[in-house]
Amino acid sequence: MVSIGVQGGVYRQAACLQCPARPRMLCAGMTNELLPALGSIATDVRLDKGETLFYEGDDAKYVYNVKKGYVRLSRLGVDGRRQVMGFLTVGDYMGHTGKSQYAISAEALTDAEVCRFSRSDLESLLSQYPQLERQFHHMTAGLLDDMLDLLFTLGRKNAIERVASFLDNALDRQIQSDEPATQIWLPMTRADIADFLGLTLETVSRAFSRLRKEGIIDIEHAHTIHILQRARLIDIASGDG
Amino acid sequence: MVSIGVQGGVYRQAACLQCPARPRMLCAGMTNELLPALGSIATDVRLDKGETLFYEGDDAKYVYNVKKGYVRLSRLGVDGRRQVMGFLTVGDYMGHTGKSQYAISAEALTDAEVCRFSRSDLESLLSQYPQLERQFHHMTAGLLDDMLDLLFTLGRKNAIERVASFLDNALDRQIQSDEPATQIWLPMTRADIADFLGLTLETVSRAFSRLRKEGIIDIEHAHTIHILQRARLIDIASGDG
DNA sequence: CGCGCGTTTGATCCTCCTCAACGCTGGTGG
DNA sequence: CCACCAGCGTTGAGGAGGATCAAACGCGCG
Repeated sequence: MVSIGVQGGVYRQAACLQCPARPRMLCAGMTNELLPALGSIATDVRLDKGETLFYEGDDAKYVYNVKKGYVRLSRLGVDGRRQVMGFLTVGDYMGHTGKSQYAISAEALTDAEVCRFSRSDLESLLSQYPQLERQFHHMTAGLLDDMLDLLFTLGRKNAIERVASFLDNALDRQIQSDEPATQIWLPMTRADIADFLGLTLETVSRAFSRLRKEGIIDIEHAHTIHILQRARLIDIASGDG
Repeated sequence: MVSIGVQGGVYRQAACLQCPARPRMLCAGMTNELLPALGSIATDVRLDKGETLFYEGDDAKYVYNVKKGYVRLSRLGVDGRRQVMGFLTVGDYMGHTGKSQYAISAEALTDAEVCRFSRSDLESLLSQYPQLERQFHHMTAGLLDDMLDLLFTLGRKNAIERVASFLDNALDRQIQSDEPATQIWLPMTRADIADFLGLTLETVSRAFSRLRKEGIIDIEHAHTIHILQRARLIDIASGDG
């Protein structure tokens, strides 16, 4: 059963000390004093696959950190066109905006757990703990850097380069979290990837096939990819292919 | 004569109290106490048209606020492909990144004046004045929102929609600064616009011509555009055209 | 005046989109 | 337990939108 919106999910008081994602969260590096303060305003929310955490246009009351699973951020155009803004996983953060409504929607790609902070609660903490605003700001700046990369990809790369960039990026994040590996798991569909890269799902599928035929990747299942020749993948991604 | 790099330009101590751009700057809303502190670490830099303020890859030592004129932010790919990330003007802010090197280059489109803050100087102020980090963070979040709009445009709009979006946006910013108007001045070339919108200069030029033929805009000179039918422009920009 | 840069317009080409068919897989119900 | 079905992925054929190549024009400037 899938519940809809912020009303959905299972709630419980956050247990920060046991949080496996802490080193990469909003609460990263927080002192013994600040951590409980943060914990007291945090709520764990559990999401079923397919469940929407918030919709574009909703009042932006909360910010979130992903603790487990995958979340997709996207925006919908009037005629149904969709642009996926990112795929989030452990440690990633979302919901922040300069406006009072969310500019994007967030939906769980897999069963997921997120840590929810009310923005008004957070505000009051910010004035007490400048360090927190620091961390907050730092994460926002990191997001901005990521968006610049994506902007270049969407504006100036062709289909095969976009897909190669996507795979290389996915591998990077995999490596950062787990031990170095050549295998990536993609919880999203080809349509999701297409809407992320500004392509159609057919074009994405063809790009995967082409990379496979050229021996650069191996497609174990549609969602499990092995990178066989990372150097060539990077070359293609950067336009040297 | 055009000087190159951060070495270029004419320097002088910032005169914050007389700064015409203050309401929209990093120093917006700063108290009487904080403003002099900020002023003491600020330097005015004057730029000739075409002069580069910083290059992608340079150590990110400063952040900047534009006080006058126009600045173009862009990134260059290995084979010369260029993606323009934005066109900045009075009050806009740049140079901020989560990394230690700039992710983009900044070049003056017109003669310009910017207000320069050393990041290390800023850091020390931040710990004294949390309000400053606040404002800083707020501007970064605003940038992020803008990037999401651009991402949708690059990922999911066709040529005419992109150009219409661009013009509508330019008009919006014009209106926000001056009195409501229907005329926009575009200091950048068609190639700049193309590299911003992920198109070629020819396609941009054709889109302008088509909008003119349909009576939606009037092209006084290549860089002076009149918006004759804003409603239709917005419709086209959002895909209802 | 002539030159160079930026813009416009035209002709052709090619990448990616669209439409369509088919296969695979996992879930559901008979 | 198996048949069926829906959703997702792959592959193919054809077409459209934008890129590329090319030429001419206008304008500012030396």
